[in-house]
Amino acid sequence: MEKGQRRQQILTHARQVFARSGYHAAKVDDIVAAAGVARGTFYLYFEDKRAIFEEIVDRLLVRFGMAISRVDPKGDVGAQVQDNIRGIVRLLVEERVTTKLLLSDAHGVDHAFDRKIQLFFDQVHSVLEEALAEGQERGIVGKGDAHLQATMIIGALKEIMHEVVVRGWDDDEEAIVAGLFAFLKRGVLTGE
Amino acid sequence: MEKGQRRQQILTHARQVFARSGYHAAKVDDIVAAAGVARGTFYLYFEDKRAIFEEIVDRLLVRFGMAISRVDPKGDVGAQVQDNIRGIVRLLVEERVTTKLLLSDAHGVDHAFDRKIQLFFDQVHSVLEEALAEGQERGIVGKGDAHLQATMIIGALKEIMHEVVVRGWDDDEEAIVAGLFAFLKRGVLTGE
DNA sequence: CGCAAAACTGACGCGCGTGTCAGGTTGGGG
DNA sequence: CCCCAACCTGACACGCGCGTCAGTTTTGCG
Repeated sequence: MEKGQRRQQILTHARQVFARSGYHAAKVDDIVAAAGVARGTFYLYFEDKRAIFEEIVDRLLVRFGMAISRVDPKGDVGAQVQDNIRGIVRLLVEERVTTKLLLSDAHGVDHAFDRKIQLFFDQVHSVLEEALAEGQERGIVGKGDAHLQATMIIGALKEIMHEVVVRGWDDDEEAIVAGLFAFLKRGVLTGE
Repeated sequence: MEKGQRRQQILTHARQVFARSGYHAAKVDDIVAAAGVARGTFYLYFEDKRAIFEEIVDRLLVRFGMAISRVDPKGDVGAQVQDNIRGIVRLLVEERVTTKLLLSDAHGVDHAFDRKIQLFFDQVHSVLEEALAEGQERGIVGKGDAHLQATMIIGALKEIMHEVVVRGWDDDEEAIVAGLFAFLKRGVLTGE
């Protein structure tokens, strides 16, 4: 078997094992058993358990990063926001197994790892906050603490992702997009 | 020293150790060192590491459960919602260390433990969803998938809690309450 | 003060998962 | 067909953290 293939094979099975058992409960023995290789082979391709987990999560972070694009306030803001939401939800459904790892297991691996995840969401947060602040100046976004707004939006998104990943829920990608967008636009309670 | 006191002493220090290192990185040795008792003493009061962690989290779950009260649609809905939010934020600030455990470390302890946490949030979710559905019938709540709405609200709340707990942020309890409430009421984007 | 019960101690043994490495297998080029 | 290099194997030794328990100290009661 070719070298890259073997590596990929181990990665793929590791992903499933991690998703099933969680990071801590997953043993290297489980991964190699799933992949059908010997213990030693694993260590020919990866430093250790942590390294392979990190690689899996890193790849996903990059993809999520690419799914998010800045909103140009000169164009149709609503459509762009919706596109962003759609892109994220698409990726999430496509990569649900890995997304579960990101949302449920990536915490508590390591202090360094925690910081990395934190950093990623911080970046997303600041992009969003900036966009909101700019939107406020232009009157597109309601007044209020942009930082708090960004936090809540990210939280709502995370929670939906979590639900999609843990329950069934992929059935209606477009409904999720619409629901999220409606929430952004009008909140929940109707005017006084 | 009296029996209940010693137990409490170990609990308190365990809480801090867990909060500092996370569940998995925290060793029983760290807890006993922090509490200033011998290893054996720990096992006189608690079954094992998992048991003490569970007790800490359980207590908090009960308190959060009590902080949430059903909204009576006949009264002033806005005020009641605000009161609920305020109660949750208060508790969160008061118990920030333990809340961090709930939000960051409670995942990945155990399959059984995961289910417990999940169950708690499911209950909160269904109370909220019911309230939203009823609100929709009365025209107090905007139309839309109540389940999705509940998910997003809980997500927003969780994320704020997480921020409060990880960063500084306690400085302005009332601002958080106001921001959250505004988000519920009007969302973020202004009308078309 | 004396003594028993209750509380505490910490060295120890055990089990588990890790990472290694000496030896085996495979495959492709000569 | 043979040989060597690349690749794979899995038994093993090691370290870590856990839970125990025989022995020590403290408490409080007669």
